[in-house]
Amino acid sequence: MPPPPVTAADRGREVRQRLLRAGAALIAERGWSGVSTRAVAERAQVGPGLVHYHFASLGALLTQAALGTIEALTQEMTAMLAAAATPEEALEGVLGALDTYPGTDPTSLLFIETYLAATRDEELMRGVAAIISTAREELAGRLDDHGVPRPQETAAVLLAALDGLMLHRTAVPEPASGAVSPVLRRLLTDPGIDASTTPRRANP
Amino acid sequence: MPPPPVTAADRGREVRQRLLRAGAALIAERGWSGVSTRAVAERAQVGPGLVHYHFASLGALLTQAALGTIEALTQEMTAMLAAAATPEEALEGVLGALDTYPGTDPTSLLFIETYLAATRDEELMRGVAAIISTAREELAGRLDDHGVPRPQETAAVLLAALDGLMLHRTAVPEPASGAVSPVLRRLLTDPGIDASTTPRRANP
DNA sequence: AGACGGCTTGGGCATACGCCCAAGGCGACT
DNA sequence: AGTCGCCTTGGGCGTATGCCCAAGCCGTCT
Repeated sequence: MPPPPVTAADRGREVRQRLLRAGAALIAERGWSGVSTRAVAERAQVGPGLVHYHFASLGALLTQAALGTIEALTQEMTAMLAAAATPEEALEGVLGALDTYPGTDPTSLLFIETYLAATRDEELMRGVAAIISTAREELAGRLDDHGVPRPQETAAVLLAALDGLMLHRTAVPEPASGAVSPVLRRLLTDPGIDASTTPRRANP
Repeated sequence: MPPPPVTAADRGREVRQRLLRAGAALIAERGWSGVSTRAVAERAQVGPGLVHYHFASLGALLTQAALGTIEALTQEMTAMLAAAATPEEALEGVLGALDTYPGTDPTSLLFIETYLAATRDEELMRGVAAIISTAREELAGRLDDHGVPRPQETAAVLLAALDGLMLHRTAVPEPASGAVSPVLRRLLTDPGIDASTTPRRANP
């Protein structure tokens, strides 16, 4: 067999990945604007000058690190939705995740930091919008399969509640831990009296 | 009548208020860690050294500015809830606010920036937790008047959805603007089949 | 009128930052 | 074996920051 040739470019790519992981971890720990080039290099165990060899700027590194992390997680969620045998099972997965989400884990903080940073960075904004829109479309499709009315708006509210709960759990403890999913599940039941505005589904 | 004596201490308090307002505005514009002492002083139209005369540190100024703004707004909300003639009217006000919330206004960004900064500042965390807990209790009380089941959890979800929608609207446009309140209103209707966990209200 | 005290100013110090650069290392091709 | 090219290093420059401080201003009280 051919011995695996570890070229310099290979090692370079590996170092590049270490830098991205270090950047993502530091965004969660210290906040987007609390990350410095030297801190990233130190955590990745490389020299301080390497950051600007692999990336045009610190902002470019953070953008790639954050978008990569967010995209991987949303794809994980949509894959879970697609793998579920029934729509009900898929939705149970989403609602169950809401109960177990700690809110103070690094991933949640990375999400929120990135949302906020995107407010002041147009390129980052486009990346975030694309990822979230895709996830929302996927979820809305599943909700429609389930027969939930207004799937688009319901998906938006569900995802917003997810991120909002992340945000709140960083500061305020839940009144009763693990008890929000029964509340949100009510969003998915058809009350049959939803005639306040123009309905998308015909009511026979 | 006695002429209003404008003492030096009065002018000092007025400047102090200007500094707090400038700090709050800059938190929303540039982010919590993007605010500098010189920027605050410039916006408040005072000398650069005045910040550390009125406040022990820049962090102390930002903490007071953010908590003051948040507390004023939540008190405004609870006052609106208390002033409503009927519980239904109060809830309509909350839900209507959801539809009109732009999400990109300075106040929304200030909220989210403060949540996030509180993650890394214990004193700020205590202040935020106290304010949000009070608002949630108030809202839960109104929900209970309305007969909504699980008022505590529902209030938590409503407030989380509010903040989450703020967060999302900064990045992703709503699929159909002004259409989330019918979805959330479904949270407040009793489906009557909520027997998945132990209910707080007896079901006769 | 003179002294006092709180308010305000602008500059200065030490530090940390982003980005750049000359020099070295090390494996892959001719 | 020699040359080349990519990767890596540590230091340096200019800038901005938080906090401090000596000096000045201006009403108030004795």
